Amino acid sequence: MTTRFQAPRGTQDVLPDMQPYWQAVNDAIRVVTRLHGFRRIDTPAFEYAGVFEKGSGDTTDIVEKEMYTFEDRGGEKLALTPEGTPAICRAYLEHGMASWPQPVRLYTTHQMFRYDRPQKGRYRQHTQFDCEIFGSTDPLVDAEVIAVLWRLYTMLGIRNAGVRLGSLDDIAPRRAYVERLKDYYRPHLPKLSEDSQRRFERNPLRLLDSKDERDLPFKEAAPKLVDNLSPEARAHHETVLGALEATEIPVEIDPLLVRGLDYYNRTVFEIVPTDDARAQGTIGGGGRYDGLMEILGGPPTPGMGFGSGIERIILEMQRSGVVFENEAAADVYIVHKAEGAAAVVFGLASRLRSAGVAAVLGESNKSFKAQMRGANHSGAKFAIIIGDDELARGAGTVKDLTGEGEQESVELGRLPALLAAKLRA
RNA sequence: GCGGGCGUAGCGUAGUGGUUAACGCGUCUGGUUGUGGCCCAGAAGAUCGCGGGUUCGAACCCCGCCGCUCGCCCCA
Repeated sequence: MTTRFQAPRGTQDVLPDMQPYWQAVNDAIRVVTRLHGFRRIDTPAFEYAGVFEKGSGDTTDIVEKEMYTFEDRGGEKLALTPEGTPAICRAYLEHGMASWPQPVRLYTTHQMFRYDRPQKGRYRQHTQFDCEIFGSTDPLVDAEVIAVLWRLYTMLGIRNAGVRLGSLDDIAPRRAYVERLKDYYRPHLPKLSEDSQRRFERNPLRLLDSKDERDLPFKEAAPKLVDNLSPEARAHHETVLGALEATEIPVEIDPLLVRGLDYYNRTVFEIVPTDDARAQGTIGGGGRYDGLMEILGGPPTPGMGFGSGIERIILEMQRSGVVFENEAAADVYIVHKAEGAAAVVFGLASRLRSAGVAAVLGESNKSFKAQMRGANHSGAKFAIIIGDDELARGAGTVKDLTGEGEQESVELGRLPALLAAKLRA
């Protein structure tokens, strides 16, 4: 016997009972993005691998160990999208959006693929809601992007979350800072944890993020990025903070906030649960990436955006106690058992649907009782019963399933209009 | 990629070396002639994640693999 197939590791099916959550998220995304003047863009499920190797940075974990890359039959090196921002930037350049009215506000929801070790809230295929604003260096744009995400979460009933805000300075002053940081750490290198020794080479900013006890003493005295911001970046940071503080959004400065992607400068942020310390807690995060377009071969074009995992949004909704009633499968369930009724009931069902009534047919090889059970399970408000008697009269028996089950006989031709009216009531 | 926990019908669980693996929910079918929800009865559904080993005998012990999960790395 063959082994039964399972969904591939790190992937999951979204079953009907979960769909109301997805529906709610997608609906809210449409509303929120409209309120902020964003327009939708969709990019392909895969891109030339170079888009991410260059865009995300070829020493990032995403590119080094998580990308699904493959060669197609023509020998092109492609990658399933691991991250939305570089793909959207590629589209911006490819379609000459620099000649659109600036700034350009775009959003999307997109499948992301990363070869990670799965955990709750971390999957190899997940869906991300992305917003990007191109063409503006205004710090209010940074604040707005954060506000979009916050508004979405609030609309969806997510409670107990907060914004963590940081700044990574501009690229050049940050490089200078990183050198100073490395100078500070270099003599202590052998005493650091293995992870931090790797960080020293790959991503020194992460040294300040270590939870390892061996690293803690050195963190204390290390030079902090926030204390060394360039005047321009500091002013920018303070304007963003001030703007957010003018709203109800709870903001907390996180001087150690580091994001794993190379392209960020100045503003970075995350929105995290405030009542749950789980490792995969970040619901959404992003930042400013003024240098990314140039990395991808375009003209200097500032950008600011975020990604937020819809699977994680839904987990937070559930933790916040958001529940949905299961929606009825139909308005009307047609119970039928009569010689020669097939064409009549099929035609009736069609006319009901044309009248906007969701209709499901019972199976004629089942008993009335079995079909009535089906009607009950469907959640339909009415059953239409068609047996030999009704067929002879050219009528259907309408049974109200919401109350005691009162029945009335109605001429076939009048059924669609009558039921449409009853359902509207 | 590294370390810990777990894996019994669709779901939730019981059973921890010895006859036909149990219970609840769910599903299906009945409870007289054409009728739901409650109740009652019956049925279907599990090679006890997969493979190997120990043993007279394994769901129960050992090993490997797969999957889930928690933590690390990192991220949404």
